[in-house]
Amino acid sequence: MKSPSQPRDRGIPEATVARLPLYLRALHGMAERGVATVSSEDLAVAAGVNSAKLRKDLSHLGSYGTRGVGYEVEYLVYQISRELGLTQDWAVAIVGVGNLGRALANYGGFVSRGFRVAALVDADPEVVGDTIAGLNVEHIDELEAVIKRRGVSIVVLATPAEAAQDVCDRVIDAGVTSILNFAPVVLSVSDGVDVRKVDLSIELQILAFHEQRKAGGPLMAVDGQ
Amino acid sequence: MKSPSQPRDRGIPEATVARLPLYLRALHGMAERGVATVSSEDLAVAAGVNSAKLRKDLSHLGSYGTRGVGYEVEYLVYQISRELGLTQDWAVAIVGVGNLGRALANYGGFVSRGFRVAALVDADPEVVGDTIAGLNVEHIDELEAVIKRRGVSIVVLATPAEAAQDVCDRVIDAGVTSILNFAPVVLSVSDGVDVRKVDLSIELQILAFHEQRKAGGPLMAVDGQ
DNA sequence: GTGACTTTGTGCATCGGTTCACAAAGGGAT
DNA sequence: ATCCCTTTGTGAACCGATGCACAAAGTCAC
Repeated sequence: MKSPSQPRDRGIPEATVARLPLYLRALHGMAERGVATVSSEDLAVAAGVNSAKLRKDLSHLGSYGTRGVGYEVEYLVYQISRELGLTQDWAVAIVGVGNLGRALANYGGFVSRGFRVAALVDADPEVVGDTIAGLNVEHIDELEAVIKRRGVSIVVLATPAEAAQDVCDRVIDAGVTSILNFAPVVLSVSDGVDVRKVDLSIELQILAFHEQRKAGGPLMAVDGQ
Repeated sequence: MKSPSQPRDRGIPEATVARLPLYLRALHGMAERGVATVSSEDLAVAAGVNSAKLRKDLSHLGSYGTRGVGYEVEYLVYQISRELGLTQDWAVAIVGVGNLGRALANYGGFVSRGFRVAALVDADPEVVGDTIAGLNVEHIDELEAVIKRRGVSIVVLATPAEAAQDVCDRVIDAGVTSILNFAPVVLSVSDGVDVRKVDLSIELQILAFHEQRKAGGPLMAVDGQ
C-alpha cells in the first residue's frame, strides 16, 4: 500500500515540463521590470499560452497563487527554478567543436542560469588544444576522463552524423544520462537515458510543408479553412 | 474507375508532418545503400517509431505500399518529398549573423535538400559586407528589398532577443509567412504565419528536470503544507 | 489456379493534453 | 463584519494522437 497523503504530485506531465522554462523566462523579465505579482492571464499572454493551461500547469507544482491576486513573481521564479533543477549547477560538455559546437560554446544565453559549459571535446587534431570561449578543447580519447573529472551530467552532441551514435554510447557508458543531440540521426539509447533532439533540417521541412500548402499545395486543392 | 493514390484527406495531422522528415532521412539512407523496398517494420525501426504509427502516417499521404511486400523506397522518397514541398527550391534568409547565424550559414546539412541560403542580413556595420559561406552580408535596412529580390519565403531568425520581434514584424510585412526562430522570445504574429522555435536553453532545462529527478530529487523536500 | 504466407491499411479502445466554465477562496471597500 | 469583485484551482467534456489487433490485399511457390 502506498501512502495516500503525498501532498505533491510528483508526476508532472511532460507537456507541462516543456512549458515551465517559458514561464520562467517571462517571470524573469517581469522581475527585472520590478513587477511584484502577476495574474495567470498576464503571465499566460507573456508566455504565449492559454491562461487555463498555465494555471493547470502551475497547479502541478503546488498551490502557489493567491485567489483574487495572482502569483508572487519572485516566489514563483524560485519554485519553478527549483522544480526544474536550476538551483544547482549543471556541468555541460559539448562534443564536436565545428561551426555549431563553437557557436554553442560562445552562446552566452544558454549558460546564463544553472548551466555551465565545463568541457569542449573534439576529434580533429587541428582543433584540439585550441581555446574557445575560454575553454581548452580536449581530445575525444579523453572523453570519459573529462566527463568524470568535471562532473559532467549533460552532454551536447554537435558532431557529424556519423560520429554521433558512437559518442553517444561512450558518454552513456561514462554515466551520462542526459543528451542534447544536434546531429541528424536517431540515437538509440537504453532505458533511463533522456535524449532531446534539435534538428534544423526537420524544422525547415515542417515549415516548407505549411508554406507549400499556403501557396496552393501540390494539387492546387482549394479547400475552405 | 479508381483513384487509389490520391490522398483524399488533405488535412495531415501535425504530428505526422513532424515525422515525415524523419522517414525521409531514413529512406535516403536506404536508397544510398541500394535498398529497393522496405517494410513498415524496418522503416519504423530506422526512424525510431512504432510500425503501426508509421503505417498510419503514410496512409495519410495515400496508399503507397504493397501488401505482402512493403514500400518501394524510391517511390516513397518522392511522395514524401512532394508532400513536404521539397521538390521545389526554398530560398532561406538568415537574419542575424552572430555566432549562431554564422554556424547556420556554414552548416551544410540543412541546405542539402530543397533549401538554399539565399541571403544573410545583419545590423552590425562590422559584419555587413563580409562574405560568409560565399554570401555577402547585407544591411538590415535592406531587409525588405533583399527578401523580395531573392524570393525569400522562409526566414531564420538568429538575432539577439531584443531585435527578434522587430525583425519578425518586418519580414512578415514583406510577405514572409514562415519563420524559424532561434531567439529566446515568444514572437507574436498574426494568423497565417507559421513560427517554429528552436531554443537551446529550454531543451537544457527540460533535461535538467529529468536529470534531477533521476538523481533522487523527488522525495526530500518537505515543506509545511 | 490454389493455398500458404507476408504485410499493409484501419477500426477501435485508450491515453494524454487542452479548453471551458464555475465554485471556492481571498482581498479591499465601506 | 459584510458584501462585492477578482482570480485561482479544478471537474468534466473534448480533441488529437497512439498502439493494438485483425481483415483485406497482395506475393510467391508449386
